Amino acid sequence: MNCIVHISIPCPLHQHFDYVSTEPKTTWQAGIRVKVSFRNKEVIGITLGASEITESSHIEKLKPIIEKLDQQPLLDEKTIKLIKWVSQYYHHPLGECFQAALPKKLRSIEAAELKTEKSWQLVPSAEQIKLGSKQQTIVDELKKQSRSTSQSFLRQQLGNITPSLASLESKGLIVSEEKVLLTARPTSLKPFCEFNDQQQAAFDAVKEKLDQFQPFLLAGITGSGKTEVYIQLTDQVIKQGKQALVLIPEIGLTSQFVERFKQQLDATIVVLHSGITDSERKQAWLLAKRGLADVVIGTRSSVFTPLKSTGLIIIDEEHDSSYKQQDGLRYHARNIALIRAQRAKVPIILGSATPSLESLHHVEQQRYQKLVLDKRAGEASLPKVSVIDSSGSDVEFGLSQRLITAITQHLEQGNQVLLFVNRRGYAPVLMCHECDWQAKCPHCDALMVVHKSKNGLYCHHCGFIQRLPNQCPQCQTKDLYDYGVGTQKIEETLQNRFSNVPVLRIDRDTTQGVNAFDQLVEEMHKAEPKILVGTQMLAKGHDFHHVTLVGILDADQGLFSADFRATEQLAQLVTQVTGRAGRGDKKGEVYIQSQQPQHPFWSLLIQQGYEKTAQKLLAERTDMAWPPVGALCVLRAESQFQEQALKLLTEMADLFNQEQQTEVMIMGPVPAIMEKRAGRYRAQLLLSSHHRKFIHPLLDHYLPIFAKLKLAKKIRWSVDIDPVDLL
DNA sequence: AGCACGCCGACT
DNA sequence: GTCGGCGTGCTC
Repeated sequence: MNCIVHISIPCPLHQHFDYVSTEPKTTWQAGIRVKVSFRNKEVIGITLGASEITESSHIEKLKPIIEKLDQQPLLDEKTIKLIKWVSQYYHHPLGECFQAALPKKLRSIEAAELKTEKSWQLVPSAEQIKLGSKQQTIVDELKKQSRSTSQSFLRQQLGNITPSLASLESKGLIVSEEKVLLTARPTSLKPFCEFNDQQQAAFDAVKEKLDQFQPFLLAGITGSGKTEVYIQLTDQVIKQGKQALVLIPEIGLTSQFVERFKQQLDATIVVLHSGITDSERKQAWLLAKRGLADVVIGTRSSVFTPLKSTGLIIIDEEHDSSYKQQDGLRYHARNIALIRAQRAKVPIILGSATPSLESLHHVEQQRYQKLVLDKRAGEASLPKVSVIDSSGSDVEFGLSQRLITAITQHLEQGNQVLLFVNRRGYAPVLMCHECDWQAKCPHCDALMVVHKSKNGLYCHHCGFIQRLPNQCPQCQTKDLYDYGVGTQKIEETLQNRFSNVPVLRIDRDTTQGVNAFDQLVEEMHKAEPKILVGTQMLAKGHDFHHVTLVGILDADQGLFSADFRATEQLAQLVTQVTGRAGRGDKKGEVYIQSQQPQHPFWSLLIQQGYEKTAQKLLAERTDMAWPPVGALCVLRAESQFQEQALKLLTEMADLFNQEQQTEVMIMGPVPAIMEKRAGRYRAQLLLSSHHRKFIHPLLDHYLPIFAKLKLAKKIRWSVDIDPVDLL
């Protein structure tokens, strides 16, 4: 009973491939992993379905399937359907979409089996006999447990007990079984703290719609108790026997958030983020798929995790740009999560203190229901925000006198200070006094950054490193000086100035070690005066309770950036940071240093707040038909040769323009803002339309034609649907 | 994407 | 006479 099996192969082609099988068609459901030969190499593919052999099928061309790796489909129908949708929407090859959706360990021939552990329980009918003390403690411990208890837990509690267990087993007092390895449950739960009115209202609104699709925007300021609402709703879902999927941004420390779920829910919670091993990821994925995990908490790629019975989807910090993958399959997890919720007919909560313009737009369009939490727990008041003119002469090493005075005061009061600097390193420019030479990266259109502690020049775009020269390579004089400030220089300046106060620095350079980040955060939890200097990575999700002063040193970059989302992101950053200053009884202060303190953006944001600012930005986007009102797509190309990328995109633009395009504007091609990066010249072609429905058919028609272009086969190019930045 | 096949220059 | 350049085309 031979048949033809349709298989998706991980390769960049927009098609599937057919193989023959000796098994009947009915055994080939979709979602089974198979080992097949593909251009004489063994690869793992995923079945899409099977059909009978007909006369028209070119069976002589088909190879046999080498091995069937799953007896039951690894991916269920819903997940396959979702991945097919992703492939179509993002115009990305299906085989590569499957790769993105599977944990690494399940992309290989490894069996899709859950890890088990040995567990012990008492034999109820066994008679009491006199036992040695060790054996008696084991029996006593097992008496305390209602279910069977894992050997690793017993060992953790009682030390080396393997021989005693064997002895007890031979006496017929205890028996063992292999149980699926689950994540630990809490031994005691933290009590539920009462909701305030707003939390209760938000909770009730979602609870009422737990059996239908409804997106909610949970607009809750920092400290308003969003997480508590998530947890109690998740609890409701678990009580219905369903699972919750919780997405979180990619940040150094997810543990604060995860711990709160673990401490308050008597549930099996699995976590998927960059810090876990491949084996743990596989186990978590399988537990979710089998319905053995009640809650899945994870970063972007977790949006693909199959669930047995979806009850609720939550996206925390929904405005965060780490939900958008920036290479390969350029998907947006928020977008995919919405599709999942819609198909599963469950509510989805998008939570943020600074909602994206996308979500605010959907609220305006009445597609999302908005829930507001604007009261801070403990009645803490919001900090006072001031903009300082940093264009004057009283600025030394990037710090204005007013800010230094404020730092001094806050430290004297025994409080902590948090300073944001946009740049890592010591100084972003190294120049020669004599000949105006500047240190540039040979591979990028960028300046090399001085890292004084490493005695080197670093390129932050490609990672190129050079020794710090002690004379000018151009005119050989020794009159080199650095210009501008980075986190290292601020750290050094502050340490000199406040020599009796510890200065900590948090950026990519100081958080390399395994626990480095956690240790620095730990340090800040001690209630002693301290200064913390860091990049944006500090702004996300960390609560430093003793910080009363926050300074933003170079906020202007967001005001004059070429990117259309820069102002939105600046407003989000400033608002998020503002939420970090002052908690409890201590009132906070925020100082923003700007070369343009009179810019209307500042007065709008500070006096009217984030939402009013967002509304104004949204109105500007509406006028321009930019997202979220209109839709964008970017075609990018990069090549070692300057002309090539631009030439390919020009060919593509010409093909578009052979026909009159009425609904889609073809803009460009233009070189990228930083044209050369890591030795490659980059260019982009922008498609813009007032509605996304016009872009997709255009791409469906033209992309296969583009793929046939000679140049397209030689140089790297990609499609980015709904780009988050145009840089 | 890779990797083979294929058709023209500089070498033992 | 051969080794190897990377242009072209295919992958069930």
